[in-house]
This record gives sequence, structure tokens and C-alpha cells, in this order.
Amino acid sequence: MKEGPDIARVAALLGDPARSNMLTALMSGRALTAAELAQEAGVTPQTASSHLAKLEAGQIVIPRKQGRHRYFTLSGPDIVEALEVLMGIASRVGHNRVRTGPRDPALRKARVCYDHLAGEMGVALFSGLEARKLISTDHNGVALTDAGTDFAEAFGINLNELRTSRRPLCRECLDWSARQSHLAGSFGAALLDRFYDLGWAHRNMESRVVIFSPEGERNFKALCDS
Amino acid sequence: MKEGPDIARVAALLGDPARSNMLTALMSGRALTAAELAQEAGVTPQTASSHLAKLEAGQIVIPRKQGRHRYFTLSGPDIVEALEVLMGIASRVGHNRVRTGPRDPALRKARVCYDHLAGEMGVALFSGLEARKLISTDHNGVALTDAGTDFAEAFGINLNELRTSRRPLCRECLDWSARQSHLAGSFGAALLDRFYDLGWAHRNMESRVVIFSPEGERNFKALCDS
DNA sequence: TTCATAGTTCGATGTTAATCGAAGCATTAA
DNA sequence: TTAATGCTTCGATTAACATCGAACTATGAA
Repeated sequence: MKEGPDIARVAALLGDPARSNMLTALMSGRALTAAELAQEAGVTPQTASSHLAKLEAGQIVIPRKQGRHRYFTLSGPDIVEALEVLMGIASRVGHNRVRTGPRDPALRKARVCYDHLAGEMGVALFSGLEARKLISTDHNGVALTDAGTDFAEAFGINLNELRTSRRPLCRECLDWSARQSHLAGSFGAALLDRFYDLGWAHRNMESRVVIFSPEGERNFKALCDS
Repeated sequence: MKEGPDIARVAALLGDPARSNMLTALMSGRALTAAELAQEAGVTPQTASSHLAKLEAGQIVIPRKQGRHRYFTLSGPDIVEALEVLMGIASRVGHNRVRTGPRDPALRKARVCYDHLAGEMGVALFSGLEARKLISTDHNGVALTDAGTDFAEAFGINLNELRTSRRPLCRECLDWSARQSHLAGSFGAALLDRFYDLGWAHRNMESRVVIFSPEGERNFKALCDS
């Protein structure tokens, strides 16, 4: 046995698909509950609990108890750094886990990331809302501004209803295709729902692609630019 | 299955002790043969071959055939970066794999890191050379200054000979025990060789410890401080 | 109290993969 | 050619671990 830091032990902790999904979900800096992380990883709560125990023992994440929830955060910025470097390597060597057409242009343009909009249009939405000062970002995460609150109500989104859920209103989500942030959280999901309701877009079941109608895309652009 | 770069696949490749030993051995920038890597990892040639095939398939290392040897190198600087970040995390959270005297003072003071000096004296050498402006560090890495070139020649190091190798002259190497940089690269190796030749120090075979004689240590201190 | 939710522990199952002995190629030297 | 070296492939064994159903604990709500 050699001396030195045990790289393998840390890397092995990041080397399981379920755990790496959890950790990338935590990259936004927001604390997430065990159940949320289980859903992100696509495993049952029991399995997630086992993984989280390992990550906790390895000091990759730190838990914080609050009521009957356990919120997890990454144990430090070095973890984010590691994940980012590994992402870079993975995309350099072409290790993507996309099955259905990795270079599918429609997928890159607009797709569903669980329940919110991702892809180029997702990134455009995020930066558009930020430029219009409807959302603000700082080290705590993303938040809806006062102007953003007014906008949401005018756009037909019932914020009070969203606030009843434990889920955060706004969350940043790193976009793998554009390498920038797009908007997640219940507000992000509500926006996409509203796009559907207004007839701006509809989902292509069979895939994650979101298809915008011509006038829908015009309206969307106006929303981002104005 | 989620979209995005497959972190887990890359991390899993780094997450095996045998493989991580091989990869850290390659961090020096030197190409090593399969047999050498097997010895570094402490496994049989068959096992090493299996690991190297995996690393090659994952594009973590690239092989180069030469005669009846196969030389391996890391596939890019991003791999080194990843290993260094993981090293930092591992030592932060106290994951060390030291069995034989983790706090062996001699080992912490001065030891061989492949072919150059590491430990407290290695770090002192690095910061001493930097303070004397014999080496300079910036975001591109470490480089020998003009004054450093003069110093090297005066110290009895043939730089022209070193430059013929593909190996970088100066490289930073993160020291796990001191958590600071020490000097690697062919110049770092040449310096240690020169310490041996001058009788300042000798290696304790059996271990990685480097033992300085009293006057050798005095001279070394003068070299770092003046 | 009773009920529901969040999370964990236990136990069983199935899969993956690390390991090495033995044999097989490939290259070099005599 | 024969012999030796470097490395790989094959096959079998073993150990680790990810997964989930079922049961259990803890907190909060009615």
C-alpha cells in the first residue's frame, strides 16, 4: 500500500450513477431533501438512503436536519470543482449518457428537464429573465424579484399556490448542452406549464423534445428580450 | 437515464485503487510501461493489462507502442487536474491510505515523489526558488527564469540535456503532507540528483525517505534562503 | 390518540468487476 | 531456429455492492 491521499476512495464515491446524479443535482448550491435526491437519481428512497449514508461517511455531503426532513448540501466548493472537471473530461472523451440522438438539434434547442425547460431556449429564458431583473442571482441561489412577482401574476401564474409546496420556487440547473444555467424550481415548472396552456408549445411524447409553434416562439422571444 | 456528460463513468474509472495508483504514477508526465504500472499498482501484469484496457477504452490514458513495450501517458492535462482536485478532497476529509507510519516524521520531512523531492523540504525548495525569483509561477504553470537558468548551470545541471526530453522542465506537484506545491518536472528531478551527487543527501532504499546529512541540510537551507 | 409523511435499517437477490493462474501472441536476441 | 521478454486473452473464483421489499423509527398533523 502506498502513502498519500486516497483518491480512489473519493472517486469511487462519485463513480456510481445514482450518486453522481444526486451530486450534480446539488451543484446548484441548494439544499435538497433525501426524497428529492432519490427522485433525481431515479432510485427508491431506501437505495437513496444507503447512498447518502456513504456520501455522508465520506464527507462529500453534509446533512442538516430540519423538522422531519434531512437537507443535504455538498461539503465544499472542491466537490463542485471535481464534478466540473469530471464533466469536462466526460464530454471531451464523448461519454454522454444520451441515448436518443445526442446531437439531435431539436433536443439541444428545447427539451424538458424533468418538468422545466432546458436547452438553448431554457438558457435564453434564464438570461432573459435575469436581464429584465425579474429574477436575481447571488451566492444564495436564484430568487424572484418584486418585479418578477408582478410579472408572474400578470402571466397567469398563481405564486401563492406554488409557495404552499416545500419545493423551492427558483432553482438553477446546469445545462449540459449549453453549459449555462437554466431555470428550475416550481416557478420554472409553472412557466413551462403556462407555455403549454397558452398554446406556445407542446411536448413530443416519445422524447424530451419541446416543440414551439411559430407564434409561440415569437411570443417567447418577446418575453425574453423585452 | 438522464442526459448530460456521464460523470459516473469517468469517476468509476478513477475509483479503483489499482487504477488510481497507476494514474498517480503517470502524473509525473513520464510515459511508463505496462509492467512498471503493474508494479506501481501492486498487481500482477494480467490484472494491470485489464485495467489499462479499461483506461484506454475510457480515453483516460493513451498507449504508444515502442518495440515490445507499451508506454502509457495520461490523455490530457484535464486528467491531472482531476487527480489533483481529488487528492485535495481526499486529504481534506482525511482519507489517507498510509499504513506504515502515517506520521513517520522522516517521511513527512523529505521523501521521493517518483524522482523529485517532496515533503517539507520539497515545499521549502519550491518556495525558496520562487522567493529568489529563480522560478516563476503563473496560470500557465511554473517556468525557469533567466536567473534560474544561470543558477542551474552554475549548480551543475545541464539544461540543454534536459530540454531534449519531451518531459516538461518544471511542473507543480501538490504535496499531500504539506498541502502545498513542490517542484516536479525534469528540473526538479535533476535537482534531487544533484543533491545526491554533491553528497548532501542519500536515499533510504526500503522506503521513500530521503536522508540529508547535517552539512547537506545546511547547504540546502542556504540554497533556499539566500 | 390516530394517521400520514420522511427517512432508516434489515435481509435477500442479482450483478458487476477485480483478481490471478495458465496459456497464447508478439517482438527481440542469440 | 530456439529462447526470453512483454503483454494480452481466457476462465474461474471471489468479493463487493447496488437494488428494493418489508418492517421500523421519528416527526408533524388532525
